[in-house]
Amino acid sequence: MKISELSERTGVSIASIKFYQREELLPEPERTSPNQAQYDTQHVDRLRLIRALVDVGGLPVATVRTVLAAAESDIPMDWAMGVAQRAIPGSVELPATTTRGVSEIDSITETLGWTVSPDNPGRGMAARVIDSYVQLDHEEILSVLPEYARAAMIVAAADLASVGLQPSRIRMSETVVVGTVLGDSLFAGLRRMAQEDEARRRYAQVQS
Amino acid sequence: MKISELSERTGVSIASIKFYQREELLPEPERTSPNQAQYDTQHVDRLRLIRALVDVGGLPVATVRTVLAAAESDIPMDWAMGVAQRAIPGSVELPATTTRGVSEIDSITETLGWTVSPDNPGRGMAARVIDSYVQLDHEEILSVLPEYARAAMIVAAADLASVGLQPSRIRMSETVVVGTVLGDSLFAGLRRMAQEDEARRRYAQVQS
DNA sequence: CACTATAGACAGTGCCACTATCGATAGTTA
DNA sequence: TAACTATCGATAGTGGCACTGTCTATAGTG
Repeated sequence: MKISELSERTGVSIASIKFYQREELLPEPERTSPNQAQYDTQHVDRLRLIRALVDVGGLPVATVRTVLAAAESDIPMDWAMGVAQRAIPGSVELPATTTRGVSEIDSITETLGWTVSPDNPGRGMAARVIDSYVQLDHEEILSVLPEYARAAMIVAAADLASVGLQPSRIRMSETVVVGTVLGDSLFAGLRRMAQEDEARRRYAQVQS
Repeated sequence: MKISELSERTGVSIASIKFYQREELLPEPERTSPNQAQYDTQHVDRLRLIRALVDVGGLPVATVRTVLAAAESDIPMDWAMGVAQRAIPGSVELPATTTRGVSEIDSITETLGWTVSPDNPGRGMAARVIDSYVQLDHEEILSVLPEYARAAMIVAAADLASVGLQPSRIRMSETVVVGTVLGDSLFAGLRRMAQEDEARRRYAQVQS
């Protein structure tokens, strides 16, 4: 198919498709002559993936490139999760010194018997959040940590189970990438709904 | 205190403080003369809160303004959660037509017996994510939805409990706002750690 | 009375994600 | 085969965002 058809099918403007090509997010199309090229369903799928990561996941284009590269590489499954995670944002490294956040996170990790490598991006992310809370004088966060961790285990188990359902390595990688990025948004949405329900139960005035 | 001291204490540049004033994120300082003003600890706290929402929560400045306004308003507790949520990002409204995502979300809501208003921002957020998954031909997402929802209930219960611990209405509002924004990041971090642990258990090769 | 700090106004910067324009072809239709 | 539309690649421009720098007119300080 020609670029105009690719654009129509995906809803991405021709100018943006060209932009993604320059940024190397799209594989090269097949050239039939110096100024003609043929696109196929692989490009359609890729464009949809890009838009999902950008629009729903909120990733910057540069990160999408890294993530897509990780999804394509042929790595053993027990690494795939880490590779995808490390390609993704928020991968702030932890502060040089051991902060309150780091020690709180490490302590709960130990309590739960998790094995987590020191450079797991989530460790820095969570530690940073706790440091912020403490700075804001909202230490009550510490009381909810165990419940958050328990919920995280449930979600993680479901995540890995759905990866295990995939029929091919490529699908597995894609599932890891998509699941990591979109899963955050999905959970955030469900959390907001559950909050509303829980608030109704607690402050049980009848809503009009 | 003078602006230079405020800047030093918070690590926010004087130029940025002035910028936040223009954007009405900071309350007016007390004027002692046409070109002198006094700041106090309220400004220090507010600046820290702004930086947490911007740096850790990733909110744009315009959203921070809305969120802070919501945190200051004096609303009944059973609304506070919704008000904070609606002030916050990702509050994409749902597509005009009822999509697959909307019906999947509504169906699980019903199964769990949640009471969720139709304009809950999480509903649109979650529905959009599911639509993306389906478009990407990753329908396996549907199999993890119930587990995600179960985890969301745990987190929401913890969230509301920590709000209930607060001694004043103002603290409660702030807890809702901070908890909603930072909680997403905190959970995302814990999820990544739990994923690593779960991956190790499943693909149990010994890591070096 | 120097000298530094401050307030307020406003222009400028750097990054990002596109978007527009251009010249040189290539395909398509009358 | 001439006219017309589409495409390619390169490059420049746009708009939004979050600051950052500069300027003038004061105000406090040793």
